Amino acid sequence: MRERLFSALRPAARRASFAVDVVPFTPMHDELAVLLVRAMDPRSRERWMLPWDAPRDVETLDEAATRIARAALGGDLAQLEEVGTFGDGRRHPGDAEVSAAFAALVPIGSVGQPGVEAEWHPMSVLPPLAPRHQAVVDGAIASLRERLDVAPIAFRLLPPAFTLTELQAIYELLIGRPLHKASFRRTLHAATIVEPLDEWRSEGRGRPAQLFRFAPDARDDVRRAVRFDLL
Amino acid sequence: MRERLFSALRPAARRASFAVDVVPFTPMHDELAVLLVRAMDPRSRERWMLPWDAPRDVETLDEAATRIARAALGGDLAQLEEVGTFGDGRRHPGDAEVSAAFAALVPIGSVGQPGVEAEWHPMSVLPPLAPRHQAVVDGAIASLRERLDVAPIAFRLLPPAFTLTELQAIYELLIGRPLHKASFRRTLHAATIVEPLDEWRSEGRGRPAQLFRFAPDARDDVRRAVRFDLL
DNA sequence: TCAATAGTGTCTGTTAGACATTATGGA
DNA sequence: TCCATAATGTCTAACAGACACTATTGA
Repeated sequence: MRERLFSALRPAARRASFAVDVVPFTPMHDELAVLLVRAMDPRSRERWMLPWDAPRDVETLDEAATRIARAALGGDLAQLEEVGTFGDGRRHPGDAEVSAAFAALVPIGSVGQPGVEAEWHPMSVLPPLAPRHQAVVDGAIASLRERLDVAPIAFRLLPPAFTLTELQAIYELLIGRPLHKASFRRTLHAATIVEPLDEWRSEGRGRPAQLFRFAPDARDDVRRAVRFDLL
Repeated sequence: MRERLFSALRPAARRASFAVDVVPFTPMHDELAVLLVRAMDPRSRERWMLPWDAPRDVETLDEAATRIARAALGGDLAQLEEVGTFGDGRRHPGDAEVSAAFAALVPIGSVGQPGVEAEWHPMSVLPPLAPRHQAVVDGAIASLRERLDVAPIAFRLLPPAFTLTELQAIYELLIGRPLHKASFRRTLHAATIVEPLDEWRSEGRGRPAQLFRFAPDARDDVRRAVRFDLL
């Protein structure tokens, strides 16, 4: 009897229609922009969607996301961040039941010619998307904000050499509020995650800014205090 | 030509074998325990796996995870937390190409009779699992630790009424290091996320402890400072 | 010389962590 | 009365944020 009960509960993997959705982000005009590709509309109205595809056989999810990002970006390199899984019944452009979502972080300025039929859209004026893709974009932003302090998100949106003012601008853009300059730099140096280069950049008037590179030091055990940031 | 290029890139959702894996957690003997179900082994050796199944038609991922958790827990209620997607080629007990993983948080002491062929295993002596399931367990723990300050993880591992000593023990168990009592309580009260009840509990000798409940106040905008906790 | 931006020194209020002390029950 | 646990007050060092100041370039 126990055997029968168990075999009634025995699970089996079902084949579900599955897609990998990629959200390519890059800073543009003091806000984030998302790369969208043109979707074919039966009535030939203009429609947009996130780059996506199904993983091929013997391809891991990361590999699939890398391939999809590369195709949409026209070969540009991007760092991937896992965002999550979406299978809540909302409509997907390819009617996938389940999506695995990845954010692709593209360094500012590195944007060349996007892939075929792809264009960057600033977050503030995103065209209408399929409900699933809208949820993926929202989830991706939220995920980046949440992990900003434990993953090098901001650094992936900058070229290898950057000024501290640029770095601060990226943080402000992601956090959505201005940061205190002196305090930002103090904290940054205390954490020893940037290294000054012997190089300066002059941008119009004003004192030239020193360039830095991301160089996280072997963590000096940062016993972070317990925080409560719930609801 | 442009049209042909685009249609060559046109994506299509593939049907991939897909599973929802659930990691039920509960505190037990000062560490976390995971609920595993007995797997059938051809040679009838003892094998264990996480509760899992494929989502049914017109069932969202959350609904599927809820159903799977309930079946394994024997009806006990549990709060779900999304963990992530796993599709890295590692072997899954049902050979699913892709897993969506959920943690199920079961309040301490609320554990009744688990479902058919299910048993709680302390994290320190987990039996061997399929590689995919081992990765899911590791990922689930890491995800809980990471989100401890932004999601009410610790509170979901406690009954509705608890003492502050119990709450601290849960945090210590998840963080993996002892916390300072006075400081813990100060921070807790400052964040106004617990509310004292007019109820006390005496446990052996010593002064009885006041009971509290989780009651997050309308956030008093906690402008958290920028932190760098990378690598 | 002025304007603009980079970068820093000082002060202050907040708070995490250490320590000590009081409070309140059971054995 | 002693002991164990709860709960809190005080001190200090660390640090975030405000402010003002210096530094260095182009116009």
